[in-house]
Amino acid sequence: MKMSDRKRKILQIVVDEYINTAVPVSSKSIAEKHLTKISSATVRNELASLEELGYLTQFHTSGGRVPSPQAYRFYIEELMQKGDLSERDLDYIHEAFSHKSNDVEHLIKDVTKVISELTDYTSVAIGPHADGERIRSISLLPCGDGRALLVIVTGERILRDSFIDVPDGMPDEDLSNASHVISKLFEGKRLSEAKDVEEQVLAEFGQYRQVMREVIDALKSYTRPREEDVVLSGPDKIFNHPEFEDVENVKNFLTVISSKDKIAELIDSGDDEIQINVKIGSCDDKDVPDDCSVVTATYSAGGKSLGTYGVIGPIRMDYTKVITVLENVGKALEGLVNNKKKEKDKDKDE
Amino acid sequence: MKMSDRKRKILQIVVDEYINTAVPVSSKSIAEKHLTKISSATVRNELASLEELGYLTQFHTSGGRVPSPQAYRFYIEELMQKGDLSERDLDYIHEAFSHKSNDVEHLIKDVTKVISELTDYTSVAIGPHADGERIRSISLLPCGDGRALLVIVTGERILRDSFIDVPDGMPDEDLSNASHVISKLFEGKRLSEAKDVEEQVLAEFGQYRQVMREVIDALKSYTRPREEDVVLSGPDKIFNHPEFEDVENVKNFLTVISSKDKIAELIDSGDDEIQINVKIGSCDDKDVPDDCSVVTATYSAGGKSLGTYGVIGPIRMDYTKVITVLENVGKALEGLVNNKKKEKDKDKDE
DNA sequence: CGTTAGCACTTGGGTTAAGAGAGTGCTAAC
DNA sequence: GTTAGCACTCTCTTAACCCAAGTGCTAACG
Repeated sequence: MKMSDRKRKILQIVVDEYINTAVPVSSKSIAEKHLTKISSATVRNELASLEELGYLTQFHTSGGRVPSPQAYRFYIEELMQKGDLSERDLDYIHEAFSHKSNDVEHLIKDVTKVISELTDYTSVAIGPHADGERIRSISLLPCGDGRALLVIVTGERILRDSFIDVPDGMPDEDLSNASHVISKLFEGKRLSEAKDVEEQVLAEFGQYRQVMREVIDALKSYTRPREEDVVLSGPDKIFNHPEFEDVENVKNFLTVISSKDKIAELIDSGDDEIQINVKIGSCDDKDVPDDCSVVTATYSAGGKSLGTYGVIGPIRMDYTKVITVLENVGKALEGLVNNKKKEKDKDKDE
Repeated sequence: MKMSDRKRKILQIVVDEYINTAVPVSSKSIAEKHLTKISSATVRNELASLEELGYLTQFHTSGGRVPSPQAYRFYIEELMQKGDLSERDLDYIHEAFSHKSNDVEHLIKDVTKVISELTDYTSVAIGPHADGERIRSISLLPCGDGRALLVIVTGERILRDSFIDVPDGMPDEDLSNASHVISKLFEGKRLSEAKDVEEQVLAEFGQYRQVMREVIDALKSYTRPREEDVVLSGPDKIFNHPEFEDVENVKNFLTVISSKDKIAELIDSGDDEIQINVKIGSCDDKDVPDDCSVVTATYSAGGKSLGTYGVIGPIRMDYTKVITVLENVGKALEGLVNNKKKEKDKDKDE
């Protein structure tokens, strides 16, 4: 069934109004504040019809109407009027990203902080899988006590494993040799390709096979997302929203938020095609806390994934603001990466 | 004024009972359940007297009595009857510490997890300052793009800085040389001694003075506590305690807990002499959230500090259990460190 | 003089009733 | 199709009330 323009308009008003005030919207307020041409009775008829269509619900017979998850979805897809960010907000984003950030870990933290501050919701993020990054540098550093440290640097970050045990008798020179051989073998390769040379490596190191086994296991472990890559910012922002005056809601929220594993599940989009992903309430995804929504954006620049960032907050979320912020942050991030690339290219030209 | 034995006994009963039930304690329940020899009227007289002494307060005239912070303090110092941990709890501790943990960072996380699970309160910790640790290995790894990575390994952990910029023209061999010189200069020294050789280093590296400046700055930065060393475990445990059915309390709690800086202030004991430190309510320390207590223990073994660990929870905390757990964890930790040391010594003998 | 029984007093919590306010659904008229 | 009018429903607030719990005080007891 095609919805009439007036129905669309009224639905938009209800959603806008409820997002702003957190108070159920009445036919009277709509007729008085927004649609002065028609009477509240007419609005009432439309509201009843919208309710029948599944877009609105009432808590009580006489309590005004509230948008359903379906309404929010429709609102996001068709009704929402995207505005631009204020000058202040834009400045804030650019200032936050202007520093010379060295590695992704710091960048992710900064990005979530920005998102959380600008939207006033709790922000969550999961960094890009290191999987496809190329190894710039890989070394085994002797540390005494029969231990060596494996350090791997890719273009974007520093990966570091726990210590690796080396055999008691292995002299530092052998370790150093091993380190050089590893360098030769792996540098320039992607992390995901580590397993391809596994056989070759194990063959070359007959004597210190055990050490190599550990190195390869470490390399493999980086293809899984790591706990360190899950970031949370501004968990206390929820108290700025009235739905969290109910302890039960706070509890659900905090229980999910306090486990990095659960956060990771939450924002693991599962569908790589869409750039912005909205999960409304636990009906969209059982991992989402009751009465909460999760909006995420997956960024990439120059063909490389930059991770997934988003906010978690009440279903009655200011989707317009959130999506606008996420889009602008994405642009700024893209700009940042492209600039870096340009610098790099310039360096090469010289 | 010396308190009579009976007053002490009654105070102990009140505190025990209130900690267990979270319900204000009445004279009748004391006379019936614990002191069947005397009447509730007598107990009432004693309670009134204890109230006058500042140990008890009443919310309402007819609501039973509740211990004051002063009462908890007295309880901890004189009344509390330390018990042993159950076999199960002891097993849990030893099992958690039995794995071969490589560096302090993992250890700290494990310890807070154990404390939080056994006490049922949120656990916080701050790792030892790296300050006094000796440098085992220090290297500059070239990573391309005019960057090098400074990696420092001490006996207990891996310290890693952001990338360090190297001049455009500096060839990898020079960097490698620089790395060797740095090794010679710093290995075996304490981090805190880095500044002592500052002049010497800068003199030796006339050409690459800038790089050295960055290295030394990095070394100096490790003498400050780092955000990574502040650990939180089980923040959602608070919901297991009835005082946090009030959103306001949850809010105060979460606001403090969500900032690593604030946590660090909270458990920074300030007084190194005492091993176990109890801060009851915001009257003891303005950083403590309202109606909360913080109990911390500073561990050390073999002359080395192992950091400060503790719990944060309602004032009505099970201090006996908490302190028992903290003591036992301390012992287990000490055992762990000593075993490692023995192993090391054994290795040397061979 | 400490202890105790008895009793009046205070207070919070729970229940009930009434009334106001807000909003709707429906009907009949335009 | 729109609208005015009105009865109906439901929540929220207030007030009155009683009950249960616990205390403080007094007077009597050993």
